[in-house]
Amino acid sequence: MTSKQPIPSVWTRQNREREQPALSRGQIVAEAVRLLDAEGVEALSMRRLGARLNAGATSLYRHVANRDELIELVVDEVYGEIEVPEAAGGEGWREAVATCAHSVRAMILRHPWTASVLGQVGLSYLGPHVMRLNDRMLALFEAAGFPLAEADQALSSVFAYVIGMGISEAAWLAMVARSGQDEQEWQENLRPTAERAAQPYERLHEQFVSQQAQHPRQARDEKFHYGLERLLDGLSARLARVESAGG
Amino acid sequence: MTSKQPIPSVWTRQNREREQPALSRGQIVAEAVRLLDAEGVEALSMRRLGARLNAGATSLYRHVANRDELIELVVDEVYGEIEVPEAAGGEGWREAVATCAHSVRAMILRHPWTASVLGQVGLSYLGPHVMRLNDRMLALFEAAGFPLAEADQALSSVFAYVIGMGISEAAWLAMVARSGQDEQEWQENLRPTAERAAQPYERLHEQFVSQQAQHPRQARDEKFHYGLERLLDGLSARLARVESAGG
DNA sequence: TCCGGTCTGCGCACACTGTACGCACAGCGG
DNA sequence: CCGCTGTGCGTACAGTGTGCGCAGACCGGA
Repeated sequence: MTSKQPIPSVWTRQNREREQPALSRGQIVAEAVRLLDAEGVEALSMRRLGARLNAGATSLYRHVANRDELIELVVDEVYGEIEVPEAAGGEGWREAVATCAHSVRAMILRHPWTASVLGQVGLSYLGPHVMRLNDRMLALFEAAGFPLAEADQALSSVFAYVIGMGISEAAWLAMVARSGQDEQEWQENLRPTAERAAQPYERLHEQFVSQQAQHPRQARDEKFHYGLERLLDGLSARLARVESAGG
Repeated sequence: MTSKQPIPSVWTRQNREREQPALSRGQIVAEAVRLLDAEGVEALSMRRLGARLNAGATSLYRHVANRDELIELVVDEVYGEIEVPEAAGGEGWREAVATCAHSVRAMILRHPWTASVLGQVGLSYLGPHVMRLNDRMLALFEAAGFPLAEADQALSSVFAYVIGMGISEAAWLAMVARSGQDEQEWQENLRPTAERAAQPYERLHEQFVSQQAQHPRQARDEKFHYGLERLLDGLSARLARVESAGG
């Protein structure tokens, strides 16, 4: 009992130097990303995050308005990892866009929790990293020959595709991670259940079975690549039409 | 105090007939959807849901393993609202896929909370409604002339695009809803902030400004349509190549 | 008519969450 | 030396998911 309440005397008060160089917004966000990467989104609580920074939960609120704001910051932070090649005129645009798309996907797979969080954060596009990313992508499409307004639509289409695919992959990978197993092991364990569920549907069942032959990771890669190529084909065809019409 | 603890006597115990026809899984899921539609995802708690059903929170656990399972059920439920046209051979496939894509988007906009929830639910594709949807879409692509394995890739691409776009729209709409304003009012209120944030980026700023002229809803519709058409163009071109090669 | 068993709802309790509030202390300019 | 401002934290509160075990409802058989 006596140990519970600190004795209010100057002598009992230890003059604790802060060995951590104090708290800062950047530090908090960085540690949050590390926590999310390590333990997933359900493990991110203000108390746990505080503990990791040798701080109390409520201390964080000096640097971050609330949990939602922290999440916005964290999202913008990982958006900063995405690389966009410099805008190069001519035919280079397609490869550049593809590079960027793969970079976004790689980011999502590095931080699978983004998937569960992207839908919750409104206005993510106002973050500085997101704005920078959008601006550079816009430049890419403009340099390719798209008018500005259409460049915006093209950009959104590519991101929508990449994020949609990324979310589905990330949800799968999060589940694999929770199982503690290898991706392939997990798929094999799931096999009887999935096959039974697909039983009523002939085509679906056949597709399930034939897909088992492939390594799941390779299947994911190919699927992502396939759709991206189709979308780029469509954009490319459209560009040809716009340019021949415009002059 | 005495009113707090019930007196353990036969006489005090009221013989309450259940006017609600008891609890059932379907009822719980349906009410959860209604609650989510009305108050958003953060309002879904077991206690609130129970209260809406004239039941205690823990009663729900007789019919649903836990909250995560409830969410899986809810997601599959709304997937059931999506309509897929019957597979028709020939050129009809493109229109049919587009119809289905628009139907998915409409569902997401009807239930914007799906966006925040889709990333959290692994294995959503094992739900009966999802399986049915996938099977019918697979049929559509196969009838169009895609080999089964490629039909699966095509289907995933379209869904990825639609879901990615839908999530971004839903996040925006959820924010609008929280503001209690009209979509257009909200956009105008946001305008100074957004413009200031875009200031450092010339192209982005120009794009922001010129987009303000349009009604936001119309802009969203056009954006969705644009990307979908590009993707379908790409798939269509690919189909022509496959068919001319295969025979 | 009664009996036993199974199914369903619920009160309670526990550990945990986000966060408002206000105190205690550090570092500062005067 | 005094105050002021900025930072960390202890406490507290309302609310969360959910495990546990009791109580009553219902049902097939004697």
